[in-house]
Parts: sequence; C-alpha cells; structure tokens
Amino acid sequence: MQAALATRRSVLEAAADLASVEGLDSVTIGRLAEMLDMSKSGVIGQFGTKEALQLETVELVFAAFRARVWDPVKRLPPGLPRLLAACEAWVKYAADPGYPGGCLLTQVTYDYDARSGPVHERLVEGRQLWRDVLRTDLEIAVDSGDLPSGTDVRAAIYGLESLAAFVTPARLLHGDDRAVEQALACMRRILDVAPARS
Amino acid sequence: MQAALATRRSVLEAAADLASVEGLDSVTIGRLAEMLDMSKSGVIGQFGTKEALQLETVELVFAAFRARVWDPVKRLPPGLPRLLAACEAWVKYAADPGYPGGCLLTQVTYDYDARSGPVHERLVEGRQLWRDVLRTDLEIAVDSGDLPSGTDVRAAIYGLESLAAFVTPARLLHGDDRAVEQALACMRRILDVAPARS
DNA sequence: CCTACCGATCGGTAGG
DNA sequence: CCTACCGATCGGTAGG
Repeated sequence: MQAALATRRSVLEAAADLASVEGLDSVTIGRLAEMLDMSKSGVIGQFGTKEALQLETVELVFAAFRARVWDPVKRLPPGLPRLLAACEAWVKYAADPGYPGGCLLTQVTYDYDARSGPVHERLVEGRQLWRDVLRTDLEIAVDSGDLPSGTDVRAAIYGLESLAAFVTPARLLHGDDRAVEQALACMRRILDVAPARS
Repeated sequence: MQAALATRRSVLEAAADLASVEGLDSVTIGRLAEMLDMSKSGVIGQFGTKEALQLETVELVFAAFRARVWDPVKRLPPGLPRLLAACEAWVKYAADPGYPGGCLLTQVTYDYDARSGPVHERLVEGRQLWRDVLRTDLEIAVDSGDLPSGTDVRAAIYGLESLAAFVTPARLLHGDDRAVEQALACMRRILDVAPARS
C-alpha cells in the first residue's frame, strides 16, 4: 500500500521531468519504464491509461505552483502588496521550477492551448483560477488608490501572464540570466509602480 | 520537376498546419500521407528524413514571419516609428497567422526551448536576428530622444517578446479576443509611449 | 508489481 | 511518385 503510493510518486516525478523537456506527449510508458527500471505494466498499472497519467501530471504541476507561488503570499495584505509579492514568487518559480526543462505549467500552456480534450480543459480551469486571483488583487489595489483609477485590469493580467511565461524560453534559448529582473521590471512598468530599489 | 516543387509545398503546408495545433513532433510521415492522400514514401521522398522536413518547416515559419512582419515595415524610418509599426504587425500576425493552431513561431519557441538539436539551434539563430532588429530601433529611439535615456533596452526586448508570444494562448485558452489590443497597450507602457488614440 | 503478448503506428528502405 | 516491406516502439491487456 505504502509501496504503491511511493511508486505513484516516482512515476509522476519522472513524468514531470520528462515532460518539462520534451512535452507531455513525449512521456511514453516505455520511456518511463526504462527510466525507472520497471516494466511497462508496472508503470501504467498505477494509472490505468496514459491519459490518466497525463492528467495526474498536470495536477502535480498545479499543486507545485500553488505551493511555490500562492501559499507563501496568500496571507499578505490583499491588493498591491500581495500582488507584487505574488509576481515575484511567480517569476522566481518560473526561473527555478525544479524540472530540467523549465516551468512545466508554461510548457503545458503552450503545448495544449490549441488542442481539445481533458488536459486542455483542466489547463483552462487552472489558469482561470490564477487570473481570478490576480484580478482580485488588482481591483483592490485600484479601489484603495495604490494603482491609478484608469488601470486596465484585463490588460494588466494579460501582461503579467505574458511576462511570467517568457522566463523559460529567455533562459533556455538565449542564456538570459537576467530574465527574472527583466520580467519584474516590465511588470512594474505595466502596473505603473515605481521600480524597486535593489 | 514543377510537379515535385508543388508537392514539396503542399507537404510543407500540411506539416505547418498540423504542427501549429499539435507541435512539430506530432507531424508524422504517416499522418501527412493520409492528409494528402499520398504514400508515405511520396511524402518523405522529397526531404529524405523527418528531421529535414522539420527543419524546412521551421524555415517556412521564419519566411512567413519575415513576409508578414518585417517586410511591410522595414522601409519605415528607423527608430521608434518603425519599432511601433513592427510591434503592431507582429502582434497582429500572432493573432492571425494563417495556421489553425496559432502562430507557429510561438509554438516552436516553447516546444524546442529545452531540447537540443538542429531545430533548437535554428530557432535560437532566428530569434536572435529579430532581437537584433528590435535592439537597433530601440537604441536609435533612445539616441534620438524618442525614448527616455534611461531606457533598459534589454528589458524592453524581453517585454516585447513576452507580450507578442502570449497572444496565441490568450486567444485559444480564454477566448480573449482583445489580446491584440492588450498586448499593444502593455508594449506602449513598457516603452513609456503614450497610448495610441483609437 | 512481473512476463509475454496484441494490433497499430513509427521512420525509413528496396525496388520499380 | 507507388507497393511492399523492415525492425522498433507505441498504448494496452491477459494472466499470474
């Protein structure tokens, strides 16, 4: 029983590692079996089908995002303070996600945006939740006067999502080790907040 | 001879259509053959190997980007005017790329950022060329006083790339039909240029 | 969790 | 450009 749970976890960890580099589609049962020195039936037996394994991998991704980005900031004062802390945690997570191929949420976002099916649906749902979190703090920040009253909240959300999602390609394609600082600087410009002192 | 050229083109077009939705890896010889009502050897015979077909598809992508984004603006006055026109063409191209699954350059960027091999290498090279174009106009705009002298050129490039690359997921995941306007609004904020009148 | 196996599909080749 | 075929790998199942 405990052993089966440990197996599940190790399979999911291997799947996440592989998916971060080559995408969720390249996570085949045979390759996982080889990585883990298991039989194919041992790998898939825990999940039933490859699609179920993919969906559980996506759940792992959202859980990691929540643990690394939202949980550390959620008790801060709602509005601009929490929003800025969330953006910083977000961008830093994207730069150091614990997977060899970069932030898996980013990977899945661009890989499954144009497809249909349960992974796409779950992705939309998860990202929408995060959009709602951002919107809440943006609206509070506007109402409280921390952001200008003319702020375009939807455009700001779009901008924050864009800037966080480019950390991985900037680092991996161009070796851009200042991606975190550049993303945060652009975020502050979009929010019309003065640059932080370093 | 002419017929062979026409076949090449139709294979590459089908490959680009398929890749835009499911990624370059899902472009298999068998699926292309089925789409085009050809034999597998007829499809691959024009290219030799699947990797060669992938690389030619990537070339098609860069050629389309050049034709739709750079060629229409390259004769405008260098500096801020050309930069803003390029950004507009860029974002509009991303929103209407002529492929069913969205901008293929964006797709390939996020799909191959973490992998090694010739597609990755070609991608880095192509994106670097575009970065250099952006940098040139940014520096001219700063030198001429159209942009503030303290402008962080590298952060601006990062921001423009990010915002252009999020058009596709914003549209496909959230049905965001204002992605173009939101991306352009954020670009102007990053550049510290007054919003355009509508 | 294993071995052994299934039909389908993969990239690619031989020969025409 | 075609048919016919190759070994490898795919997702998944039977039986234990």
